[in-house]
Amino acid sequence: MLIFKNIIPFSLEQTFDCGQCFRWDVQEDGSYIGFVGKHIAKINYINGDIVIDSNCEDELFWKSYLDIDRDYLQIINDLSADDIMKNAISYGEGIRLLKQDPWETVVSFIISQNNNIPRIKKIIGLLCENFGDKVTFNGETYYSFPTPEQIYNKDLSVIRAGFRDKYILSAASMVVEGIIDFNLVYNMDYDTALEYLKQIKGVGNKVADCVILFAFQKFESFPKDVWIKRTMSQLYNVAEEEIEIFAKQKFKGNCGFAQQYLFYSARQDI
DNA sequence: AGCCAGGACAAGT
DNA sequence: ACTTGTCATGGC
Repeated sequence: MLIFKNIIPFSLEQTFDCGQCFRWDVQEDGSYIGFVGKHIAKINYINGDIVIDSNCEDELFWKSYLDIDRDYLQIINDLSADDIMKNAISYGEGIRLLKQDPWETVVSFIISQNNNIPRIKKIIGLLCENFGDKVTFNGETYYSFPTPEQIYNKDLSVIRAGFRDKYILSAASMVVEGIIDFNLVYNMDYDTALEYLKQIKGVGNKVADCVILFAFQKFESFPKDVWIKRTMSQLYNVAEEEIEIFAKQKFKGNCGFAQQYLFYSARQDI
């Protein structure tokens, strides 16, 4: 059992259900169970303390994944200079940007294209059940996210991903064959990382931006999906082509955080 | 029933 | 370099 004490602001729901990840499921007691690589955990948040029951007791691993050491009060304070953003943040001030696994993030956001969040979760669940490892945790059975090797040259029709199958398989083969090495991306600047990731079939600007933000923590990324395009138009009266420049100018190094607050608040009325 | 979904790609201007 | 049709599937 790991405990991170007095982590504020923080919200399990806002962090795990804000659309950055798809493998955490809420339990009846309000805790969340999910996978990170081969590590499964049940995470609770009680009186400001994050409590982790996991098959991985590596404190640094979870601290890194949950972005524990970052000063979110400072980020929120900086972004709140803008009243519109301040209001958006009020819906999801407990969001943390998870440091996710690059491979899982690439595949997850390939699946996300032209798709809705409930079905994205369903497809990823099928992917794990059919190709991942079976893991027993607290007497229950779960399935880890498959490695590139585990889906290499496989028939993916069971996961019902439609036209995305070929993209996922292409990504797997590029990783297995060493054409793509995610470890190199950590040290790339944003532009280089963007072009590098877009070598993968099915990865365009938006998916690459999500991977750059959610796996590689390059916070100048500002993924532009249909929700962001809508809300930027409504809240800031900014046209689609101007979002990039506008965001960089207004949110500076905190673009990624700003994007998540906007995305989360925009989706609250559905 | 029909529109839409955390888009990308390729063919056509 | 920009615009448009197409791609599977199913949630709502």
